[in-house]
Amino acid sequence: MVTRTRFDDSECPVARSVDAIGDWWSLLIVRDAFDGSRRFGEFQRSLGVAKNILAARLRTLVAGGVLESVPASDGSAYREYVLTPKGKALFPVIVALRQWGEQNFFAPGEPHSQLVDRQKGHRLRALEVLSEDGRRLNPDDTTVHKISTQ
Amino acid sequence: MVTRTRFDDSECPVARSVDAIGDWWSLLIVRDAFDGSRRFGEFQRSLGVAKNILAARLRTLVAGGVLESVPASDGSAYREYVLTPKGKALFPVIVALRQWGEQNFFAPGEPHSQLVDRQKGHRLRALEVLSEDGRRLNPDDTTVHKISTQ
DNA sequence: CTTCTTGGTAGCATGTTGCAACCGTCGTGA
DNA sequence: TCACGACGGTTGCAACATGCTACCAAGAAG
Repeated sequence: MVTRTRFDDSECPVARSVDAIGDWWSLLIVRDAFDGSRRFGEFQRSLGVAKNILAARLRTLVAGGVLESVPASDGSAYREYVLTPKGKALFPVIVALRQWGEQNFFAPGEPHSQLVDRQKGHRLRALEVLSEDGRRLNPDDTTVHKISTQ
Repeated sequence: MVTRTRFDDSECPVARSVDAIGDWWSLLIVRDAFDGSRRFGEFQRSLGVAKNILAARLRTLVAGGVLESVPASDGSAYREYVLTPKGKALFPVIVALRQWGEQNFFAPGEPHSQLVDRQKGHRLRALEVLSEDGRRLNPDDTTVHKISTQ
């Protein structure tokens, strides 16, 4: 984990997000949560991560309000980890990473898992960064105002 | 750093992306690159990261094709690190993280750096995940097909 | 020529990760 | 109701990665 107090640039929302998620394992946990995983064992089998690491990450994610620990939905006495609204708001982040991976790390036609529209079974549209009035923006079309009072 | 060979679920584009970026420092380096940083010293001052770590991350990012090491644009003999097209394609990822951070980790009115449309100076529109036919999709409206031949 | 800046590397203390072993609770079949 | 396996962890330890400081070589400035 990145040492937390090193971020003196913490007025940057990207840095705070990165800090809140914690590490890459946590992001893959969130991905699996979007994918339907709920139980400790499900995450563990899916990720192959050591149990102590997984336990620590789940604690961090719960403490950070990304996941919530709730009684199991199947009536058993075990607990489940589900996304909070804040966690669900990470959806565009996961989708963006997925699309970047698809476009850059797979040969044409190479099989990979795919996120589809449940209703029609189609692929998703590529994410677009838009201006307030709807123009499509490239990185060069934007600039960062260092500090702003919202 | 997450042990690389642990990803037996590497058919997932999210996992490959995560693996390619390497760690959180690398993502903040990329953020700074979008923000205009080009020189070793610029990244170092901005991030406050140890120089050996920064040097290692820059090597990794160059090796991964996210950054490119080019002769300095100001005519000096030093090198600069600039985003490749693949690196620029991370733009939606950074924007998504930024928007998530803005919405979840700042009190209303709390000052923070802000990404704006260079032409008009306006804030950006929130990213939306859309279906192929343009419907707005929430996490629950999508599902993952485990393997697909594109 | 000297001094500062840039862009690193080397060594070492510390923190984090991964692995394996262990353990209490829960569920379930007999 | 009892045994046995699955679930959901915790603990201890070895290995590795990180961060800090010191150091250094080459380039720029004067």
